Amino acid sequence: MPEKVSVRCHILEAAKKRFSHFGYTKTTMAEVASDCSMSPGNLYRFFPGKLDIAESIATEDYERHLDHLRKIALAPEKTARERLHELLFEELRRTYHKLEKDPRAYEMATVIAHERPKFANWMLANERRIIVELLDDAERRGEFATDDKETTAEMIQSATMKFRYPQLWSKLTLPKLERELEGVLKLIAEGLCSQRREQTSHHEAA
Amino acid sequence: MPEKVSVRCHILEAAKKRFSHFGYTKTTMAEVASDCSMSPGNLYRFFPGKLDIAESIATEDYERHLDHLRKIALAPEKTARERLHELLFEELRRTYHKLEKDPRAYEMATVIAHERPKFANWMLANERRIIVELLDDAERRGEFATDDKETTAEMIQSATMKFRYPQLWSKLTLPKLERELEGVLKLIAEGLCSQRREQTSHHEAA
DNA sequence: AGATTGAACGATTTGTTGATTATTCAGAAA
DNA sequence: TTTCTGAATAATCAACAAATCGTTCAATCT
Repeated sequence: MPEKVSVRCHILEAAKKRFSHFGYTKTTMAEVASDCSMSPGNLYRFFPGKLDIAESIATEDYERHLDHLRKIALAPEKTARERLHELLFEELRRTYHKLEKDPRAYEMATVIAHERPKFANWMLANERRIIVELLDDAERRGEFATDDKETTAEMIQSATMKFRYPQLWSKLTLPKLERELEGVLKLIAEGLCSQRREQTSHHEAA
Repeated sequence: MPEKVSVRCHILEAAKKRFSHFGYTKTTMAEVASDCSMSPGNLYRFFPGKLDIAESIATEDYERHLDHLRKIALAPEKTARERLHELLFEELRRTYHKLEKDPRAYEMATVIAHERPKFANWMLANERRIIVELLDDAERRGEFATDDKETTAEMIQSATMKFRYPQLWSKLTLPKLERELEGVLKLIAEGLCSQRREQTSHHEAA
């Protein structure tokens, strides 16, 4: 039945409209069903529940974002450090703007984060994979030197946790957050130990 | 009137007992007053309100902890890196155990953090001062090389935010958190850039 | 005078009720 | 048969009432 996939999409579209206009909690399954000219009960043949509809919408949106991140991480003409910089900044800016400008997105994000803790882990794992690729490439170019890339990527994520859910943590403004991320990134890249310190303004492309 | 200070202490002690037995929200000003054999109204000659009593208790407790941290940060026979390590680990362990084992402490922490956002900032600033001292000392020894120590300290705090309020962020166990903090610390200390990498394994925490 | 009280006030919390809503499933429609 | 429906169910939410509690202050005590 190739119909199923298109019906699924139809439901997703209807729900997306409702969620973004009225919010997740304020839209009822009955409304979504009626938008699709079907009974509430029928929705459950396509999704296990309301939350799963929201999760599907979020997943779809997030995967577009992931593609974007991958492009940034693999931009060939830039240094690894520049790409790591852009990667983390892009992520900060995206979530900041998304959650700042519309309360609907914020509501959906908190609901999913709360009821589906695995979803956040899945996102982290995806981004980690990108960071690992970036580190691999950086090693090939001789820019970074790390033994265990998987672990290093995990630690980069730990250290930048504050910037991944900016408004859950602090009421800092975007410029302040950017300044801090800039500093943390510098710390990560150069380290504290007094080793030969090279000119740290940007490198030439190899 | 030298009585005032002792009465203040008396109130603080009574409140501390109540708070730790029954929790902040479940103890009433009337109860605290009666424990001190005075009327509820009289409490307000010593404290502006209930929250200020809680804040005073927290401050007292925290200042003991600060002294402890200062001792760690200035232990003369250890390297700066070892001391930074111990400093951050001590903080992680303290808050983890405090909030883990008793829900009363957790309640007080969240109430104060929520109603008195400046308090958290004050704590951060205090710890930052210690880190700055540590960095100063490290530079004197030639261990670390940082231009702006105030900013560097701020960035160290940013990067280790996840470990400062462990259970607000994640449901990770203490060992997992310790492993991560270990990794982040290594990242901060050594950096990503491929510079001369010295043997770092001889510094293990004692 | 200054120190203390406790009744009174308003805000917050708690308990209760009724309505909404997600989800199910026996049966109707295809 | 498979696909869908919509009334039934149980859980959650909203609204309102009652009670509780933090805080104030006019009156009382020392």
